[in-house]
Amino acid sequence: MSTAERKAREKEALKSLILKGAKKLFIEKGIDQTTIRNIADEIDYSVGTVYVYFKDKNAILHDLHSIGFHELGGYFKGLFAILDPMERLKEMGRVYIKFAMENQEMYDLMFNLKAPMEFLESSEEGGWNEGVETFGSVKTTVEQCMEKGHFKGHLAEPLSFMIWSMVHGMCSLEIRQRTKGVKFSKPESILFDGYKEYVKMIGKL
Amino acid sequence: MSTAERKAREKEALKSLILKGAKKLFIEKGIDQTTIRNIADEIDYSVGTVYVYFKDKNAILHDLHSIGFHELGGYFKGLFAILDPMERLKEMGRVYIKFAMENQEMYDLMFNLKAPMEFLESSEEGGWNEGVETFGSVKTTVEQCMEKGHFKGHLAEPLSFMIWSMVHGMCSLEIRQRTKGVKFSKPESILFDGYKEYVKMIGKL
DNA sequence: ATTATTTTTGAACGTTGTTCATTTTTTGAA
DNA sequence: TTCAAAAAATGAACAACGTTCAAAAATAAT
Repeated sequence: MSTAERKAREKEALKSLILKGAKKLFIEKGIDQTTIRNIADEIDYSVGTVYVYFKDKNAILHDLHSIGFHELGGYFKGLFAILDPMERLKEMGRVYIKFAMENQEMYDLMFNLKAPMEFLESSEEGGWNEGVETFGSVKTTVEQCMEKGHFKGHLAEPLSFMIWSMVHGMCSLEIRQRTKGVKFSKPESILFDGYKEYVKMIGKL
Repeated sequence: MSTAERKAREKEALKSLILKGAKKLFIEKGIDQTTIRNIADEIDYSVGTVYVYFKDKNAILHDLHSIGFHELGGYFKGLFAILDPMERLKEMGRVYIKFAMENQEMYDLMFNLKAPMEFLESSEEGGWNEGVETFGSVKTTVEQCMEKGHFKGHLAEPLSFMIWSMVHGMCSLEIRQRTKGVKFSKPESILFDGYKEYVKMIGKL
């Protein structure tokens, strides 16, 4: 291997190390309680070094948001082995909620925080590919449901958006503490009870 | 009137002035681009004065979040003049979305930002009364729908939560720029098209 | 008029994201 | 091995933030 190649690999390795440290701290103490100095300390490098590898904090948040989508992809893997699109749509909701609950800070980064979108605006990347792809898998499944005779009278794209909204809405309210506020009869299982309603709902459409 | 009474009134007036200035700046340039110094400048007082009237920034954000709920109440006023609960539920969704789109920063404060909930935790207030009350009006309407024979097989509370989640989800995705990312066929009307699906959906339940 | 109380002030503190001249390390030809 | 050039890492310094508090100014009470 050439020296240049090795250097390039080392650069990538350090970039990954920074992201790994950042993710660890994000999960441990929350995203807005984590500073660049914290991240630098965590991996035994100086603040300056972090800025050699990332333009600014938004760049770190964006890269981590992409990693989040990759992890969501892991949860979604196997979903298309379910051939019945209706069953797949139900399972997709369950898995989405599971991901959100098991990765709350990452979910927040992916779907709530402004930083990753601000990064996109200030860069020449095409667009929000991660979001496009994820929404695409919902939309495809909805279209297959319609081909099988479900969702009569509905339009695939806006309906897919509403299904996404419904599941995202409950995860978002939970993560942003709005469910704790509203005193539910069974607060400990409101997400699961909500999911059961979701299953009934799409079954009726 | 006594001097004490007048002073108490003046204190309230200045508190309102601070909130008014804060709200203006929030709407003009966004919540996280607004600093305490900005607010103080806006109303021609010093930073120190702001801290005499508010414990910290969270306290301002919480009070403004309460004002937001009062404004949402204005949008909701008249909703219970619609006697048919099904029609009322549909209209409730429309009005909720209208409020969210016309008051994006306030909506963000009410349902997305952590600050108002953090303030609640660090104070001895009972709970999130604003949220409880708003959710209550959805739940009441859903229960009335069920009394009229709709939503068979559903549970009122989790179903209400899902309906709230659905409408909140779309507003939240829009406000947090996640709809711009996903390239919809008709991006300019995705919220309205989504609302039409919402109407169809609850009509089928 | 004088004193006591209340209200307002803004300099100062610790922390944040960010920059960049300087130092340290690594490289490859002599 | 030696050493100048290139690359990588550093951390002091900056501006701006939320927050505090001793001092000053304004008002009320005697």
